[in-house]
Amino acid sequence: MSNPTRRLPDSELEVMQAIWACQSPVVRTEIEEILFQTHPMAMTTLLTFLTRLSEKGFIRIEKVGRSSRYIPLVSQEDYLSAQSKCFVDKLCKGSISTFAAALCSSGLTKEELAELREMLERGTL
Amino acid sequence: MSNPTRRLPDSELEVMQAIWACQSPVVRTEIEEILFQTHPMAMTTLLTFLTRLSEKGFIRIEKVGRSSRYIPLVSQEDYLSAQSKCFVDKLCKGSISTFAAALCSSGLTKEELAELREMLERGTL
DNA sequence: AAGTTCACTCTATATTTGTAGAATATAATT
DNA sequence: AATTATATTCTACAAATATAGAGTGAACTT
Repeated sequence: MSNPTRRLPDSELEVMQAIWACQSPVVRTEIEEILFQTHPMAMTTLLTFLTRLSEKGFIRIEKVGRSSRYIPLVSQEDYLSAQSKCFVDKLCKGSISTFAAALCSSGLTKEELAELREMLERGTL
Repeated sequence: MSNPTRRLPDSELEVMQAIWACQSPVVRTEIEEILFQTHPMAMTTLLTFLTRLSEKGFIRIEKVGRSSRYIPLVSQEDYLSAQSKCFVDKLCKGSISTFAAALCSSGLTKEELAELREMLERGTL
């Protein structure tokens, strides 16, 4: 249960991304500052998301006195790898050619696609 | 409103994929047969999803007497392209290197990654 | 024409997601 | 010690999602 494959809802993912962007452990205020840029929300809303993330096994909440520290239990790398696989499997029905075609007409620039190709080359050597 | 970027919930996507797998227009029974393999559901459940898909502008429902024909308004290609872009933008924060790294450790085989590279090459020429 | 079947629409419910105020507990201040 | 500030947890609620039974109307049978 709650393997990294599980897709997080948009808002929880944004919170998770803010956590990943920081040094672990993180305190609420740090997360708040990061989210303020892109997705401001009431403090209690953020705390709700943090609770849900911990229920789903994505983070651990460590309390220190009145305050809490938030520690990721799923790395961004693991999450993105799982989601990539899931994208190919579920959306593209496992078809690499379908996936490639989607990427080619996705609106990514030629440069970005070239970069992707090169990095795939390096990564698979 | 309801551009192809909008991500469909899992079940609606499965129905949409069944529709894409057929010649348009499709009748309910065809969709039912396809879904029976992977995700059996009550007939009324399927009909609910079809209604929701039409409300979201993904299909058009054309009635012929007692029965209906379902016509896709969003192509699989357009949907997948939009979702691919969305994946890179939202999940990878627009970073191609993050995306490439995710793919490399996604569990796709070396062969699949090589195939992807090659198809990207052809597709971008 | 009455009964049965078929296909769809309406209604309904549990769960998940997005959001945040109320309540509570603890720490700091006066 | 009483007051105030602070951080978290509880409670709440609307919207979306997954699911399907009840109701309705048209077509087919007999």
